[in-house]
Amino acid sequence: MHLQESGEMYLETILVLSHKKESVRSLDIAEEMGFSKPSVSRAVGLLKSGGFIEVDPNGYITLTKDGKAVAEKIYERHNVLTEFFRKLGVKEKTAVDDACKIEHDISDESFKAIKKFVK
Amino acid sequence: MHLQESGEMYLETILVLSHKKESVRSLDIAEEMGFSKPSVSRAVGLLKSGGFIEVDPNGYITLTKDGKAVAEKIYERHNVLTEFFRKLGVKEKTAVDDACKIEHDISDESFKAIKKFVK
DNA sequence: AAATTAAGTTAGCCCTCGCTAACCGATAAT
DNA sequence: ATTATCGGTTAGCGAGGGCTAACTTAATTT
Repeated sequence: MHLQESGEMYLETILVLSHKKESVRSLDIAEEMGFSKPSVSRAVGLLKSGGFIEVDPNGYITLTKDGKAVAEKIYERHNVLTEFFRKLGVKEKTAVDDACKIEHDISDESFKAIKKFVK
Repeated sequence: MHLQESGEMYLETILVLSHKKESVRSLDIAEEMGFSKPSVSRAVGLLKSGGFIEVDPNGYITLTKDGKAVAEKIYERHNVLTEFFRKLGVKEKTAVDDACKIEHDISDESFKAIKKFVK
């Protein structure tokens, strides 16, 4: 099942939140991303039926193996790309914003090349 | 008036086609981009009412000053980003494809930094 | 003159992914 | 025992931007 940029952002956010909090619910995601509850509710439903997350009866959300793989991939891209822009002298906020945009678009091949360059 | 990625792609395509042919019609755009005639027809209508292109009574399309500015900006990004990926050792097709994706997303600041790096 | 082809438009569908309004059910507070 | 509040869902809208089918109109063929 192929994920849209939107789905990737949700998974990445869940990963980041799970580092900051012991539990992650839909509402946490909504706050973090600045989206409405219904938007998150639908996205969570889709990610769940896609097998990327699990939602327990209390509404606590965890990443499945698949979901975690996607989230970690995007998160790594986010960090490496941000570092890349920093290295080029781009100011912090722009570096993060741009990393966040292109982290979903770039091919594995180009990403690896940038990663190599950063190191 | 703010343009979506889609609008930018149309303008860039019109610029590229105008380098290859003496005249550009909707159908040329449709062939070049692999879109249907109605899709192009609508896009052309929007770009026209946005003041980015002009369409003469024979259906020949030209970029306005505004449209040309956008097209040339994106086209430059396309070339610089492609060159950037090439320099990192990415294979030609991937370089072009990735350039094409991120040319619309990246900030001016980051683009300038990459451009400087490429030179 | 009649028929075909070419270019463009109209109508209307589909998917993605935001949104608000309104509702439900389970705690929590008075 | 009511009433709030919290978390989540349902229903339905809107914008963006693809698509097909079918039509118009003008230019070519035959």
